[in-house]
Amino acid sequence: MEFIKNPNISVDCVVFGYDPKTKSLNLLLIKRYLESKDGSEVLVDDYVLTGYHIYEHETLDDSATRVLKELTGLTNTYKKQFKAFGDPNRLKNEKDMLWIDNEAFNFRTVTIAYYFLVKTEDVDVNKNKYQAKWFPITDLPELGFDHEKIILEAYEDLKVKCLAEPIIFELLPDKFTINEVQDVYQSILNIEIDNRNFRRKLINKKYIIPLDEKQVGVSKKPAQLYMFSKDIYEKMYQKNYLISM
Amino acid sequence: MEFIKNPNISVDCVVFGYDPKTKSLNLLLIKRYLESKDGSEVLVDDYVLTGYHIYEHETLDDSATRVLKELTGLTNTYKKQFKAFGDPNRLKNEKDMLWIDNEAFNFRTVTIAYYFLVKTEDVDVNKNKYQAKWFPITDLPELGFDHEKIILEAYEDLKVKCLAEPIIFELLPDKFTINEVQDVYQSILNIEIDNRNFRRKLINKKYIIPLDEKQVGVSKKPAQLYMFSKDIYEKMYQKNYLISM
DNA sequence: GCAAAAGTGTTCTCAGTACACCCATGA
DNA sequence: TCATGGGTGTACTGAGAACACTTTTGC
Repeated sequence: MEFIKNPNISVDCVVFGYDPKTKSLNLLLIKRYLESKDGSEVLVDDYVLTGYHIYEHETLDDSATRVLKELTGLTNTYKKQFKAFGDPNRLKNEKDMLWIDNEAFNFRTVTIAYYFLVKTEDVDVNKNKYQAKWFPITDLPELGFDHEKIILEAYEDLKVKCLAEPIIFELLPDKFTINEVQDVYQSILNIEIDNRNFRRKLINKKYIIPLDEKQVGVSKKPAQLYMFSKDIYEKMYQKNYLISM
Repeated sequence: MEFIKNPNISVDCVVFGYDPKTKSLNLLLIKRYLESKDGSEVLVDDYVLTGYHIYEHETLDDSATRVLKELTGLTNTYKKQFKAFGDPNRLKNEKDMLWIDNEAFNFRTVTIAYYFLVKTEDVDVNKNKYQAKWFPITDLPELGFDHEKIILEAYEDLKVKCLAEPIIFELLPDKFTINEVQDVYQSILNIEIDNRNFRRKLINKKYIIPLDEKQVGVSKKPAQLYMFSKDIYEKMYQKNYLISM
């Protein structure tokens, strides 16, 4: 198999994770750092999404999967292609030009952007060569290329999507409490939810299954643990045609 | 301005129209026809979406707009970029190879697919050089490339989108009756809707404005005409956070 | 016993749904 | 006067939203 890069087309991956401790929706970003040749000056020092050019033999989905695996080691994660970005000037601000010059990928590049939902606990940020780091979506660092725009659009899509489909469980451990689920919704949507109503609603879903287990190691009343059954969700799923425009 | 084509990247346009007379959701497709050199054999005879390679100075949106204008003359239409298609083998079945050979665009091509909603009455199919023709979505002709797949995904996206946003009015004349709106929903979603409930719901929307006009030239009770006010919709629009997963 | 978070019930309101007949018009 | 499609009203049901206190546990 030849690995021929296509210089015009890349994938970029917006990796969402959720930290139950800080109750924060986070993004996994990699550092971009460049000094001048004589080492006297820092030319570029910011963060970007992970991404790479596609190979000629790969589908777009495979490219995105490869890029995510390269960064995190993960393969079976929720993945969504949400938009292509192709402004001819998208990589043309000063720092980006310096960086591209350095990296020698000097073509107009259209990028197919994906977002991923991963369980934070599954990613060991110290174990990779990219100096990857989690950042709260509410407190992002300086971003290179057009990646801030890409992130914001991914986030908007995620907000809509998580209201319509039970993808939120992709961000949580397999066993979770009701209140943890509520916290994720609140973090993503930046809203407050009534706990009593939320509990009732969630517990009544057939695909939310109570386990014979409670939290351990907490210094308070340990909460009931639940799991999400994708099987049951898919079996009972039926399209509804409620016009809510 | 130089018009340099990018050989790796194209846009394809799924053009939806609605015919109130046949109550049919239609697609605008262009003919693909190729004979062998000696004229003894028809090598390719099917239909495809309109599309073209992007120019190096254009944004993706501009490319799609250009392609639609080229085909229909229209510029101010509803447009949505809904997905990129990039399977390395997407243009590699027998007929497509013959065609591509003929047309000399012989590279792997990723296409950024858009769909458009147009008012059928605004398009004069006879007035263009592409032998464009409307086809009911329920009765499509043989399609080239991977365009059937693209069409089906556009259609799925449209079905979801038209439930959440009032884009359906893009398919109707500026003045319409309630029953026409109901017919469009029924055609797109392939469902039956109760007329009384639908009327009440629609008439109660503030952005549906009754006009001092009735249908003319109909051989029955002429119906009340309404218009859609995008302004009012946008002013009153507020996100709701109903979790309906 | 106290701090901290888990867990629990009721009432109201509104939107969706089911359902069948009369009306206005042009021919 | 008749054929055609336009237009109307009511009762039921279920889901969402508002709202505050008790319980369980570890320390």
